Amino acid sequence: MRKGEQTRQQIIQQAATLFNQRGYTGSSISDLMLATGLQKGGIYRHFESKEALALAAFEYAQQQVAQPLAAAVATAPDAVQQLLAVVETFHALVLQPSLPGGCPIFNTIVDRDDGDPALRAGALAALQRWEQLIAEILARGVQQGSVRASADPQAVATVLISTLEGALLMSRIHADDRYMQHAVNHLSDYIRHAVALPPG
Amino acid sequence: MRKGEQTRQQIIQQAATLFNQRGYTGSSISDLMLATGLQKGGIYRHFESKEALALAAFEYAQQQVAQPLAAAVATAPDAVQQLLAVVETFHALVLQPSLPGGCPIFNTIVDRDDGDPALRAGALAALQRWEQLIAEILARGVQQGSVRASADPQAVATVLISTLEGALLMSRIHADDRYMQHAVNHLSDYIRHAVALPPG
Amino acid sequence: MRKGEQTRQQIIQQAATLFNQRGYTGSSISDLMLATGLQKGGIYRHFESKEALALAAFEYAQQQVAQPLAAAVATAPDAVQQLLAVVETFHALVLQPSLPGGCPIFNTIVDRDDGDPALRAGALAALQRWEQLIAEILARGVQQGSVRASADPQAVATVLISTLEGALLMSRIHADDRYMQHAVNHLSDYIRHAVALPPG
Amino acid sequence: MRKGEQTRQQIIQQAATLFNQRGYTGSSISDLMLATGLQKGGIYRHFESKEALALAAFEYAQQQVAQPLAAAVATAPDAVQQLLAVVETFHALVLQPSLPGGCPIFNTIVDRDDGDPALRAGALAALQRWEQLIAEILARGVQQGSVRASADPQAVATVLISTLEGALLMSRIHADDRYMQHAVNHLSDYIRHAVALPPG
DNA sequence: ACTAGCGGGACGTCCCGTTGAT
DNA sequence: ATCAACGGGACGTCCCGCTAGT
Repeated sequence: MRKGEQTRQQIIQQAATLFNQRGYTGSSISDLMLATGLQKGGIYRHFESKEALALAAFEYAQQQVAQPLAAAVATAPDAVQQLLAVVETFHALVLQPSLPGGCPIFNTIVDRDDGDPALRAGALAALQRWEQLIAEILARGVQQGSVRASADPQAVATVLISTLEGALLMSRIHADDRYMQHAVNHLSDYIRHAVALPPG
Repeated sequence: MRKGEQTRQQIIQQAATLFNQRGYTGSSISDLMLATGLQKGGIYRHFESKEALALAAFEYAQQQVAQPLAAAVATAPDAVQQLLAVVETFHALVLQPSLPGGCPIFNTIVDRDDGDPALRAGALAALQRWEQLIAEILARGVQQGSVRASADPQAVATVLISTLEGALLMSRIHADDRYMQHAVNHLSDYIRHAVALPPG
Repeated sequence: MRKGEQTRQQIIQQAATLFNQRGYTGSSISDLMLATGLQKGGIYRHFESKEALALAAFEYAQQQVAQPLAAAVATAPDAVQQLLAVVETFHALVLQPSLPGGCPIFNTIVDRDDGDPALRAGALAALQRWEQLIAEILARGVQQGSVRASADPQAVATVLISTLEGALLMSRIHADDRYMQHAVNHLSDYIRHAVALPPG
Repeated sequence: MRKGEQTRQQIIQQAATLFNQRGYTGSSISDLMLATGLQKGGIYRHFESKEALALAAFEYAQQQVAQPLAAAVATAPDAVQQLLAVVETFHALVLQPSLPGGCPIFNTIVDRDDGDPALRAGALAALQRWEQLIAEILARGVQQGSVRASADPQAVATVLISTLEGALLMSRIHADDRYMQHAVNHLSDYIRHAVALPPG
């Protein structure tokens, strides 16, 4: 890897953390200078604007969540296990975050001072990929006979994602993981009893 | 009511909307000057700082959600109906918001750039009041025999609140109420089958 | 004189001094409170606005100049003596001002932050009265044979007034009366040799 | 020329016009923001205070008068022509002002609200340079035999300057150039008959 | 990549002219 | 006539995102 490319990656990582913790408006280039040890000019050599940097940082941040999720899904043996894996992996990510500050997707959604449609679009796309992941699991599950045919993919995705994300925020403000645990328990029940096809 | 007090209230209302839509950092006093038609002097007479104003605005904003919820609960005949009323009233508030920009409590929680512990404390307190409301409903329900004694108040509160709030955000970014509807349906089922005591 | 009327006159006098020294914008009601020993409310009882007060103060101030001038003219035996009296009286007024701060008419003219057409109109009117005074002296002088018929009243008024006022400003910034003396000497010559009809 | 220096010059020019028309107190930074198209930060980068800006603006403004005067003097062949040039150039400057609002020197002198000794000192210095210019012309004229040895430089300077400035103010309030014309005519006579040495 | 410089615009303080209750 | 309160708008500081010279 070229020297410059390395620097670029370091900037992105620091920026991802910064933006995820303080938001776009709340993070200044000066903060990033401090975090990276670079000067302004050194940063602007790699990104033409703060917005471009934020976009790159978001892409990176979003992968920190999406990749473990996809990996876990790939490993699980069947659809129900895959759904459970999604829930548990998300919980694990929260407990040991590779990226402090919560879920970058929802953080970006709720970053209300927007002004940046590109970022919002990125967040929406990432969310949709997540919904799609769940929908595909369900489709395969129906095909394989492990998931009820009546399960509405959008409904299931909504329940899983919204409960996880809502609980993450509750745990964050309370600084108490129990809220996440309640969500995980609930969703496990939900998956097993309302999504999975009862055996026999 | 004194003239100044009236002005103060108008400022608070406009500020609540502004902050709820753009966040603390994303809202400037200039924006508020525009929204209220006042000049800086007219605003700073009533609030000693932007932070103090944000605090007052949050209190107001949070009541815009808490009050309808409490009112709906007061009206419902029994515990199960009360829980359902919480869910449906929240949905109704989202559909016809008295305060644009989503739920002020979660917006404030997630406003990561803050640096304002007072605001976060306020948000936490408001969230706890909501959790308490649900816990009290459950307690009464258990007493009256309409709610399972095994229902963990914290768990139920987590499921209700996190799902509603998560779905609200999903509906917002998608600009599509269906996500909220899925959440409402799910929670209705949940309340009726997992919280309510089966008759007989 | 009623008590209130007395107070009103005192306010006007203090205001005239203040405005003449610091200008309309440069004088605040607070300054006037200090000068009069009254409270704001006490002042506003007598004048509906700062502008109205300024108008009254200017009328008063302008009379402090116009009256001595008119009196001196009334006393002088003939036109030439009257013109000389105008010059000398003005000089005397500068040396022992009843109103500190220079000539209120020109001060008001040059108070460039205007905003107040009424004040400018008042200043213009006062100036025109002065020009008129000189024109009438000349007319009488021509009639009586002591003034050249060729003397253009507007030209003479311009020379007298502009030189006096210009020299007043020069003396003020230099804090040195000699500039006024030069003007007086020059105008005396001018009156005697260019305006007066040579004897015989 | 550096970018910032260019900006600085533009600010000075706009400020000179503004201050000359409305005075120091009557001109706000907001006005200047509008006139320059810059924001506060852009202005205050170049001047540490409104007062410092006013000083720079006055220096610029005063040169707009002094330079044409000096240039005209440099061109004229002898002392009498030089004095006439001073008078006529001043008149021309009034008719086609490069700087609206009248003579900056006298405007500043009479800006009574000042509170700024530096500005008054600048105005006094500019006035003294003008007096000096006239004194030097006279001295050369005496040497060359075109000017009466009896002509008192201070007296001549007083007559010329005070009449011109007084008439300028009269013309301004009347919005009528005739007052300036009378002054010019008078001063031409004065120069030719009272200052110049009669031929032979 | 460093550094100084640029212009934008936020926040906040102060005081002004004016009003109204007493 | 007093005095507190009101809303306006001035000035000034700070730091931000960005540029340009080296």
